[in-house]
Amino acid sequence: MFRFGKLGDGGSGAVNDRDGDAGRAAPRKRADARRNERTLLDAAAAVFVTSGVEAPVRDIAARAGVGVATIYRHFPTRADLIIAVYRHQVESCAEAGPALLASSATPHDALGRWVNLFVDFLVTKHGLAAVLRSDEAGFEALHTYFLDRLMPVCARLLEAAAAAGEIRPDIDAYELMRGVGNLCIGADSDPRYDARRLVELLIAGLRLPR
Amino acid sequence: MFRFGKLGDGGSGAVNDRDGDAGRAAPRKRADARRNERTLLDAAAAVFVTSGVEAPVRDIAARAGVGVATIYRHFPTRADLIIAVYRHQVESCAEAGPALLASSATPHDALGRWVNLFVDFLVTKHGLAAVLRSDEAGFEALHTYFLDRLMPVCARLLEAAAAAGEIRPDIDAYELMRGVGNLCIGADSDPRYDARRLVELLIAGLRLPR
Amino acid sequence: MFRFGKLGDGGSGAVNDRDGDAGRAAPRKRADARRNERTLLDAAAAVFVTSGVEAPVRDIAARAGVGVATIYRHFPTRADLIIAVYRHQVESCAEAGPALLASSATPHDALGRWVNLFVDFLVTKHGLAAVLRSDEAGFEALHTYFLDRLMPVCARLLEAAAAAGEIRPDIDAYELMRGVGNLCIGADSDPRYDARRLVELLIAGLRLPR
Amino acid sequence: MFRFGKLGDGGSGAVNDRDGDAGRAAPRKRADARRNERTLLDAAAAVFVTSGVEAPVRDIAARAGVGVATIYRHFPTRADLIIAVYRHQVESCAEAGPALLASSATPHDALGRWVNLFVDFLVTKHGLAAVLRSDEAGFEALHTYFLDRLMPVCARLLEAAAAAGEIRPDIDAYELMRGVGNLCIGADSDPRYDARRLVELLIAGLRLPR
DNA sequence: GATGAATGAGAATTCATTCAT
DNA sequence: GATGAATGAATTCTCATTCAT
Repeated sequence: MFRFGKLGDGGSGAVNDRDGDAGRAAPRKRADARRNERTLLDAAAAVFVTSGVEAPVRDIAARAGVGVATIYRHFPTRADLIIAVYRHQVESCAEAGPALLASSATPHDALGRWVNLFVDFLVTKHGLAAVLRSDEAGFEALHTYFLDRLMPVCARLLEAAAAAGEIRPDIDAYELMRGVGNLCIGADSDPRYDARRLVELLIAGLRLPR
Repeated sequence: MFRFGKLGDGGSGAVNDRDGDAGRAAPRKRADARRNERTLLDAAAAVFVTSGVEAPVRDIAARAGVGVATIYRHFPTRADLIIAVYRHQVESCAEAGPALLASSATPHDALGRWVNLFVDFLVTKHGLAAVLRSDEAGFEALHTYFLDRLMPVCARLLEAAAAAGEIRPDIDAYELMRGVGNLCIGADSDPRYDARRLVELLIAGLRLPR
Repeated sequence: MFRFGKLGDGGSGAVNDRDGDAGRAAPRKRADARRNERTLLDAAAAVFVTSGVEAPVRDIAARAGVGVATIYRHFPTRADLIIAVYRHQVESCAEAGPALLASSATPHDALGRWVNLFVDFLVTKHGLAAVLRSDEAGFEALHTYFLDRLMPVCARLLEAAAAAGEIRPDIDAYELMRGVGNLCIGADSDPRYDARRLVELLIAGLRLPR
Repeated sequence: MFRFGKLGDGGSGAVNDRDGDAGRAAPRKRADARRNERTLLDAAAAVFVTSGVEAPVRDIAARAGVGVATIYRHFPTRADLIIAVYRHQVESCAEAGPALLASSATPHDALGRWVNLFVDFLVTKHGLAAVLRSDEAGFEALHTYFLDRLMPVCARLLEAAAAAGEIRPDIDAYELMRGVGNLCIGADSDPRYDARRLVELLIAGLRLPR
């Protein structure tokens, strides 16, 4: 089955080489700032795994061996940090959509596979799903990013399946993704709960009664 | 469709008529305390609606017009308060199970209706679903209460449907309820998200391929 | 060795039959009030043993099976309660002074025995010694009572010993009692610490170099 | 008579010159933090004098003109703060032991002088003696520090005196220090009570009857 | 640019004491 | 007289965020 492709960073490790803005030669100082940002992202990823995405800023700074203010400089908002940490995986996920559509037997099948990818991603991110649906101010950026990037992909798959007459047409991508996200909340801390199985049910439920 | 019957307190209002059982047993003095407890429950319900079930104790006290310690006297633990606030509705929900099983066309149908009841309840309780799945110490009592009361009902319906060959037999009541609960998280604050529809999908997904 | 005589209540049990103010026939209601006061004193004594004399008022009320206000009615101040609880033993101690002086070989010997009595009393009263030296407002009554009752007795013994040329004349009763009281603080909770032995040293130290 | 040597800070004033060891080791930035820590220690010392070592954290912060969290940063535990405040004096006291042994006429004499030092220290520290004997959790560090540092010194003096046949051999350093400590409780707030005199008695009482 | 010290608002919880019934 | 419910002050501790160095 599809995995988060080229990266293989199963949810913890190094992330992000920051948009390849190869562009104009960055001023010298950028070198260590860049290194710093990288360190920060790795540290954040690690802390997120153990303490969740709402972990105290201080913990992340400590892990990275930098001062807290450094985090604020690079990522004014917690959402910015979260986005940066997961950007690669989100991108991979987004890119996987069309590929799956092309390679799967049916659109509904592709949809199921793609959603599995999304679930695999979320389930391993302690607290991400929860914050993804939080309405606390300051997370709009996060919502926006995830939605902007993934919703179109999901919508595409839904349309295809609907067009093929495989699924009910009355559900939209936003709602589906929100539902899937919700089903992933707390999935990592409860051995009696298997988010994947429930999501499978949800996708199965989309099927039109043949 | 079934509603929370006689009560009709759609998630905010007065709760708890606490021993309407006129009985002599209760000491007289309770008169004002009784009134106060009631006030407290109403205030809590109201605050829960706007600020979620994790609202500061102080806010609830203020809303009720009492001192904080009064809350602690009546409800030593936040879980106690939450349980008290929602007890009636939980009971109603639990009692509705067997009735639905008897009155519905098929067990799967009964299951769907019952789950709808549960969703109707949760969706209006800002933050309840979230706290229900929280693993923070201090909420065990809450989990226990909900689970003890509702899981058996759900299990009963699942068994019936499975026995009738209507649904897949590989899902248990705990997981289903958790899933449904999760789908309700944040449902009240997002107009684009309809938990009922998604839960419907989930239940539909249980169906065995004819 | 001398004990707290007739009483034999080694620090816990029932205390106080409240000044036998046999006087004029007390109004009827007094009967249960009297009983109540007695219950209260027993309860207080018991709680003092386990939780110290600074135990929460509520605990004492609970133990006595009465409301907190009842305590306040009978004993407006914590000091009043403490005094009432220990009155008998303090009286016994006070009365033992002259008797010891008469029955002992020398005044210094009598002093030692009497101080032992005082120590036996204090050591078993969790926290009494501490509160006895506390300067918190509200304990003056307590200090006053203890001092008024016991200091003269101690002074008498000191004088006799000084007059007999057995001890240094430059220490007064107040200071000695305070010292002894202090040595008793916390004695019951520390197995490595024996207040009696230290007090013995102190008394020994009074001796004039022969 | 011996005093707390070079310091002469009779119980209130400036404490702690914290690494006067110019060394390169300490990072530059500490400049203001250092000043702050010093301010904090001075403030704490002052507040301790008036309100005792159990004074509310907030009061200390206010006195120092800093936020409460600043205290927590520097001294996570109240015990840490107390230790820091008194460290110098404790050290001086500890160091004085051997010196006194060498310079005094007899070991018993040295013991008396050393104990006087200890008393001088304690008597001026409102509440220190009380907390020193408290069994509340959170003060172990404090007990440990004081005991670790001072008990061996006291033990040494006791042994020497015992070896010289000057004193009774049946008292150990822990008990003696505890007793002396107790005698100092509340000594500063009671003009009729002179802890020094009583301690003197205690030490005199150790003497073997010639 | 980086640092990490300082800030101060917030939330929980406990008890002595008063007061309506 | 008795009750025990209500009060509300007091205290601790934690973090996100800012700012002087």
